[in-house]
Amino acid sequence: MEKRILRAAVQVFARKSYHGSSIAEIAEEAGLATGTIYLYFRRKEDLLLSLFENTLRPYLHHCEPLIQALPPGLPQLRKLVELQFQFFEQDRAQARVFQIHAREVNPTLKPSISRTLAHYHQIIDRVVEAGVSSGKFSPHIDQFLARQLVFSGLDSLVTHWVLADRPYPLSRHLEPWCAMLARALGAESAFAETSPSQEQDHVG
Amino acid sequence: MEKRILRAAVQVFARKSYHGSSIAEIAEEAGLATGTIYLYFRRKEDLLLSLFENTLRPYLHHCEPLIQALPPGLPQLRKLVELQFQFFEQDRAQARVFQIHAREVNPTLKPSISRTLAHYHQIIDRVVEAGVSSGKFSPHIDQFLARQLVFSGLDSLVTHWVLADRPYPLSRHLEPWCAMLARALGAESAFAETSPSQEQDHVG
Amino acid sequence: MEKRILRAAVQVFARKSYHGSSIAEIAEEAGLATGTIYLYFRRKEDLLLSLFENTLRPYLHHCEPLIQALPPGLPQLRKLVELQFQFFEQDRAQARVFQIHAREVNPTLKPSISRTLAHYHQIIDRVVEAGVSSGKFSPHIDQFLARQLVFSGLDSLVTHWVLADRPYPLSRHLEPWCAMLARALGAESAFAETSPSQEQDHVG
Amino acid sequence: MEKRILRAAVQVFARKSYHGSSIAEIAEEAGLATGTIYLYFRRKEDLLLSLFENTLRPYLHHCEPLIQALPPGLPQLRKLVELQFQFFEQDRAQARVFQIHAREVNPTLKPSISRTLAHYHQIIDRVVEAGVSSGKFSPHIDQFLARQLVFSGLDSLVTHWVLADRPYPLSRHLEPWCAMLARALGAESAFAETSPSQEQDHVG
DNA sequence: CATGAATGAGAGTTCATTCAT
DNA sequence: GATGAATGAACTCTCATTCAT
Repeated sequence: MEKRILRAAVQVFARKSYHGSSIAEIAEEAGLATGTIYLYFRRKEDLLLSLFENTLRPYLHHCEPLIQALPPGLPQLRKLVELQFQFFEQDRAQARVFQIHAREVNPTLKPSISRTLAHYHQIIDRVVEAGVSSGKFSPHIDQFLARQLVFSGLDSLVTHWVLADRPYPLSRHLEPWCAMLARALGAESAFAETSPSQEQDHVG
Repeated sequence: MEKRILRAAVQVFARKSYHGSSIAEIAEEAGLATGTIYLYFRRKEDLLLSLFENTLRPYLHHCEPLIQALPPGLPQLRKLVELQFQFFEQDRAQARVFQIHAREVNPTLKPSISRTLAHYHQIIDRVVEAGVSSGKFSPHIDQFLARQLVFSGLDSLVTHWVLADRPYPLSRHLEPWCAMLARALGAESAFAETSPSQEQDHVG
Repeated sequence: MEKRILRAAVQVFARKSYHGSSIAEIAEEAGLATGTIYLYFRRKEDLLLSLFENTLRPYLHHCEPLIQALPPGLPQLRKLVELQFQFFEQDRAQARVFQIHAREVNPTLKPSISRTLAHYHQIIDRVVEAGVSSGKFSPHIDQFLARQLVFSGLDSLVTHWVLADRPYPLSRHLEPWCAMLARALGAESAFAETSPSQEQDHVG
Repeated sequence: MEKRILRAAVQVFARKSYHGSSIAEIAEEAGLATGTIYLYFRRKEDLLLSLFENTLRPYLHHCEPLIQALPPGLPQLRKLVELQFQFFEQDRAQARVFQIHAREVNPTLKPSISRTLAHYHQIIDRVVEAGVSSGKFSPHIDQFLARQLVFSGLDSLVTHWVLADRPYPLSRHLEPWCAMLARALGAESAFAETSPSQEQDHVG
């Protein structure tokens, strides 16, 4: 039931934004009565919060081992990007909510969201650390800056895709984007490593 | 008078978010009566729009020549980052509004905001293009991806700073961040070029 | 519930005029919360419109056959006047609203009111036409002028009664008024029919 | 100056109704500042009141002798109607205000309007009385009803004309309307007296 | 469990009116 | 006299939330 309500909420938020949506609309979308929403969620804000708890958090738990299973460096990085692209691509409405409308929310509930975010940061951090320890990435890179770069870059690509008039395959960006990130992180011969078909080695 | 109202709006928006603020609060912050706000701004939304028009746009016009005046490649890139850091650092409340609360806004007024954003994108594009033409950046980089990387990275650094409990000097990140960007863009010996004081050359 | 709200609206409009009344007052008169009004009426204007739709229109439908059932000429005319007197006399507050305050209303909703009015005009027209066809009224009278005379005369009598400090029986005017109208319409021997004493035997 | 303001008020009220107009609009129409209106009129309502005092009252004083100068009965009645048609026809915007928008006004200021109205009623009464005394009208007619008939009929004709999409000459109605009124008032051979071209005698 | 009518606080906005210039 | 910026009360309307059924 919670799932059903959250699915409805995602649809409505995606269409009309968080502040532009009313509980009544979400109830209607879910085929329920207004009051029923309140049997499962104490406040409107909780709908957003639960999206993070119920959707993003499981996704992150699902990601972690898949990434760790690969060799450090570019392979892990590529998996990270690939998984995120897949996750958002599978539900554009949900992606809209995460990328756009979850940000409308009162700062008071940011902490709850932050917890999930922190987990994501952790995953990125591990990829970076593993890359550095294994000598694949430069030892001089700043942990914090690397994380911001990886996270915000992905974030902005997804946001761009979500706002595009006509959806396009996010995966189109996978290889060149990973190559750029890898170079930023000081991966040796990042150009060589990536897509031979598209990019020639030219670094030297 | 408009300035006075906008300054008040920035303070209130920064504290309580756009949707969490009322015109009455903004008026009080400005030391005016509620109705007075409406002598200068037709709707609440116009307050946000005007921030973009009156603050961000002039800033962009101010930036452009300063950047263009420098040699292409890292110098231009560094100036771009430096100016943005300075711009936001000078008014943290305003930065909060731009980075957090301006995103709460009704999609109907996105177009107006987009225009300003497009200008910013253009500035980044020119820096990248000039770097590529002059051989400082790799000719294989994707224009669009490069722009997203530069833009979103800056964006996220500023957002992080804005949300930090205790402000810290953004400029602390200037050199290492530019180095990372430069490498991502395929700058030759990016490590060498950058800050000998902070980073040693080690790429090879 | 709608009835309850409309009854309250009539009372308040009658006391303080349409523009002088607030939704809050109407809600209080109805013993409801402000917001409840909006569950049944989308806008304040709709209260007035509904009065026409729900009160005047049914009344007209009720009138029509009663009038048509009588012989043409004075009997039909008298019935028309009598019914209208009765209709308004039964609720003076409602009469006030129809006669005085419904006219305060935004021209944009005039069309809706006009429809009801047009129906009333039609009823009058039929009485006049029937009177003419049957030879009871003069064939030379102008259809439009006759209608205006009948309608506006009734209207003004009701308005006068509604504004009077102390209500008096409208029916007092029934016979002499009908006699005047009949003469205006060229009814033969209208004088003979009416009031030497006040109302005596009258042809047949 | 008062005239100038009142002229502007008439234009604006006619366009947007009393409650739909703001003092600022009237000031703009008059080419004055908002505050200036208040040098000449204490409250918005006074604009409407003054229209009655400054326009309708002088008109009535002007009418009275012109009517009295004629022989009693139909000639006076015809003059009364003719003058009213002329008065309204000369300024349709003003007519709109008198016929439509002056009625939007708070009942509290009705008394002031009533005084002017009472004068008008008096003029009608004298025409009727003179007609009766001189034997032109029936001695059985009710003074009050006769006044209502004459007044409301004129009122409705003017209102109809004022609301018409395309103005037409009100004078078109002069003769047939007077004939109808005369018959209503019991004028002998009212049909014969009136417009031979349009109406034949047939009453007997 | 589910409903949905009812609530009522609170928002944005308008505008008659004032008054320092 | 004339101005028009400033005021602030008052209004309509929305909607998260409750609770009797």
